This record gives sequence, structure tokens and C-alpha cells, in this order.
Amino acid sequence: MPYDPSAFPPFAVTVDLVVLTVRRHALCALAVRRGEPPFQGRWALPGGFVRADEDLAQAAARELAEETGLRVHDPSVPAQDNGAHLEQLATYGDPKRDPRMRVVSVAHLALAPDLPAPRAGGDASNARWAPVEELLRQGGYGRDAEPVAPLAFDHAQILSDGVERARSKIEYSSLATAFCPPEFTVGELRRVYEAVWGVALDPRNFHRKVTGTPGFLVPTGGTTTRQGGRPAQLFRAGGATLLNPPMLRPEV
Amino acid sequence: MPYDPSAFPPFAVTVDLVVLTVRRHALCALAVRRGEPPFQGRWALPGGFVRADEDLAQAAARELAEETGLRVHDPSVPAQDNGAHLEQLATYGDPKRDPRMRVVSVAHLALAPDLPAPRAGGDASNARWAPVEELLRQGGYGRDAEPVAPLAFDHAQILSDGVERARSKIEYSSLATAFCPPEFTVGELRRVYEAVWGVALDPRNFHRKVTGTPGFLVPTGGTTTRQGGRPAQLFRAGGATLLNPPMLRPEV
DNA sequence: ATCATAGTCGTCTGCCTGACGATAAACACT
DNA sequence: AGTGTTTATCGTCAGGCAGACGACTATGAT
Repeated sequence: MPYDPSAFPPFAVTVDLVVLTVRRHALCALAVRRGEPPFQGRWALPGGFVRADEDLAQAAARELAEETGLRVHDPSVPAQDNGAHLEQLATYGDPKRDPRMRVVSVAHLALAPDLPAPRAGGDASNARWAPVEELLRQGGYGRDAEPVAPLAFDHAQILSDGVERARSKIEYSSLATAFCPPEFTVGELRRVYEAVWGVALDPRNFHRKVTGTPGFLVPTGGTTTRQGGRPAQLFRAGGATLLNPPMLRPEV
Repeated sequence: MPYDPSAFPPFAVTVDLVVLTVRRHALCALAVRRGEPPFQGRWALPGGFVRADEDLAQAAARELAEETGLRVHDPSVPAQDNGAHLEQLATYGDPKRDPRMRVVSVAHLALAPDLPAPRAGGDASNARWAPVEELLRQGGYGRDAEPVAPLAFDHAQILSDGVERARSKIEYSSLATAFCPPEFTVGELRRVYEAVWGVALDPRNFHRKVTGTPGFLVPTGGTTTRQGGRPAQLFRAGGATLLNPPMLRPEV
């Protein structure tokens, strides 16, 4: 068919962010409170419109910086510190997903180490880290038994997809280190896996696995005691990005 | 920030399709020849605009049916035959990817059994199955040493991503059966893996692996000789979608 | 001093995979 | 009919890795 500029309908394109971190042994996501309709007062994922001259990844990185102050870890600079991992997740385009107009949202997944406090344009009450389990408990009750409204739009689906991506991707990649500070111990890394998967892992087998995989961890020489008990060696993430054989997630 | 209808630029949204099949022991993709500028006369991936009232998956299924006549296999109907597998791949939105205007393309990946001949609105010369290796050989030469122009737009990148997705996904899922007819032999399934991965697999170990994984294959009772040699049992795809432990891709 | 807590090193067993021998059942020849 | 070729299928064996778990080490708390 020939090209006809009037043959296509206009869309709004946004990026939405699933920003995950591990806090207090729980997998948490960044949620912002909506200030205007639709879904006014409800929690939602951070996001915004893609600008006219902006790539999708650029837009996601910009929104991430606006919401959290995080800069994106550049894979070409392996030793860079405190950067978040950012990748495209999936695109959501149901015609009715936004009642105002036709919006296609390109969701991105960001993994970050534990951060101080979230900020949303300076208004802290409008952004928070919430356990994903709580955010996905549709119409249920929060930690203090207060009622929790489901996330706005289709953001529960997006969050669920992002969590599932993170859960499966730490199996076969070194992505779990993105949840850790620049230097970390084997125990801290193990607690990341335990929080993301929601399981308990054998500390001895985990230690053997991660220290025995070439390129996964490189010792920095230092030791620390951060959780009580015997001091542990400090490591940083090695150059390897793929884990082969993978870390096995215990069934059930 | 408050909602402002004039605050977002309009985008065109398209779906592009990476349609893969296995023909003559080679992984092939569907390519269509562009009839108008830009990239007139060059090969491209099939695709088109998303309509105003259409979901992204619907648009992809519609384009797939228009180009190939294939219907999409509905996962809720396990015994359905001759349907293609369709899943979202990734979204490409570089501001300069289409010189005409700002276009965001939601690429989809389709896997289909070997089909008769492609049709593109009845004009067969405008659509063909080409080995992916040939389509990705940028500026190189085809099978008959004729020069080959690279794919239009960023379609080489999209195709490359789709092929990589297919290569990795048949490792840990039963997706390779989507390349097979409704009933197939273990040898035919093995040739799918060999074509997609570009390696040779040991027939004995492969047979042990696939027949030993519960729920992967169910025997239909029949036997066939399609490649010469001793007749082989016929199977159809079982209900299992995940392979655990996965099929291991030989290194290098 | 004793206990609790974490980290680290070993051992053992079972499962899975890769390498490969052997047999079975068809077809194409002579 | 016999022989060779091709493909399918079953078995065997050794090595690697993961799960289960014992043992020891090094810190802080009581």
C-alpha cells in the first residue's frame, strides 16, 4: 500500500519505570502517588511522556534521574559505581489502558542498590518504596492492615512483569549485583537472591557457587562486619555478565 | 506535573514482524520488498501501522495473517494445529529511525512451521523467505554471489534481536515445536535445534533428553519415514512449556 | 568464659550430560 | 536375496555440578 501521511492515528508514547531495590530483606518497588485524575490519589509507577527528540532509553534514564537521582550504569564502563541497571521491559498499548487518550507505554526495568529516601520533585510524601508483594496484593491490606488500593492503570501488570523479569534474570546473569553497593559480601549478595526469590538459600552452597564461577566476583582485599558474626571478604562485580551454569532457583 | 494535552508530541506507532521458520535446514525469516521510498526496492521486515482501536498484539496478528495467512496459536487451546507462536519482542524508537517522521515500532517475533510460498497481497515477487544469515550479512553477497543490500530502517537490528530471542528461548522452553508441523519426529525436532543454533547435536543424547522430559512430547502412536532410514515415532507437543533442566546449547 | 551469629572449607551422594558402542528397521543398489 | 546406507533407538560409562550437611573460624553480646 502506498504511503499516506493521513493513514495512521496519532499516539502518545510514554515510558513507565519499574524501579526495584532490596530493603530490609524485601523486594521493593518505587511508587508515586497520582496528583490528578484519572486514578487521583492512587499509587502508580513513575513515568512520563517521551519527548520529541529523545530516544526511548534516554527518556527512561531521564525519568529515573528525575525520580530517584540515580544515574544509569553504563555497561561500557565496568568499574562505574552506584549506577543503576536499566533495560527495556515490554510495551503496553491496550486502547483502553488510559481513559484520556491512546497511550502506548514502553515500560523499563531498573535495578538499584538500597537508596536513602525517595524524592518526587521534592515532595517525599508522594513517592515511596513499597514491597512488591504489598503493591501487587490487589485490594488487600498493607503492612499495618490499612486498606490498599490497586495500582493505577495497568501498572500492576507492568510491575508483575518486571518482577518476573528480575526473578528470572538473576538466575543466569550477574544482575543481582546491581542491587548491591559497589563493594559487598557474599552474604549480602545471598540476601539479595533470597529477597528477590522469596526463598532461603544454603549459605555454604551459595558461597561455593558464586566464588567458584570465574569472573562473577573479584575480591577487593578488604573485609567487613556489617551483620554481626565473623568478618566477611569484600567483593565487587566482575566482568562476567552471564552465569553458566546458572544459579538454580529452588522449586516452590 | 499537571496533565496538559499539549505537553506531548504525537507519534506514529507500528508493529514490525520477525517471522522465523526452518526451511531446508536453515533458519529463515520473512522479508518483503519495499515499493516506495524511503528504502525503495530494499528488503524489509513486514509490518504496518497500529490502528486506532487495536491492541498491539492484535495488530501484530493481523499483519501476520495479511502477510502469511497464518493464524496465531492460542495458548489456551493446546491442541490447536498449524498456528504460529507470536510474542512481543522489543520496541524501537530512535528519533531518526524513520526519516519521514517519529515512528515507534513495537517488534513482534513469530515462529511458524515451514510454509508453502509467501504471499504479499498476491504479489509473490515482493515477499520471500531468506536465510537470516544472508539477510544479516550486511552489504555482502547472497547465495548466488549476487550483492545484497542491508535491510531497510533498523530492521537488521530487529531481526538480529529476534533471532537471538529465538535461539535462547528454545533452550529453556518447548518453543522449538512451534517450528514443526502438528505431528513430528524426534529427528525433525532435532533438525530444528540444529538449524536455529547452527550446530550439530548428538542424535542419541538429544533423543534421551527430549523423550525423558515429562510433558514435552506425547507420542501419537503413528510412525513415519520422511527422511529415509528406519521409521520414527510421531509426537505432538505436550503441555509443558518450560524445560527444566534446559536443553544445553553447545558452546562455540 | 560462654553463647549467638555469620562466614568459609570439605565431604558425600545422586542426577545429568557428553562421548560413544550397539542394535533395529527402512530403502537403494546389485 | 544380499549388501551398503541411512536414520532411529537403547545402553553404558565417566565427569561435573548441586543439594544436604558436618566442621571449623572469627567476631560481638552477655
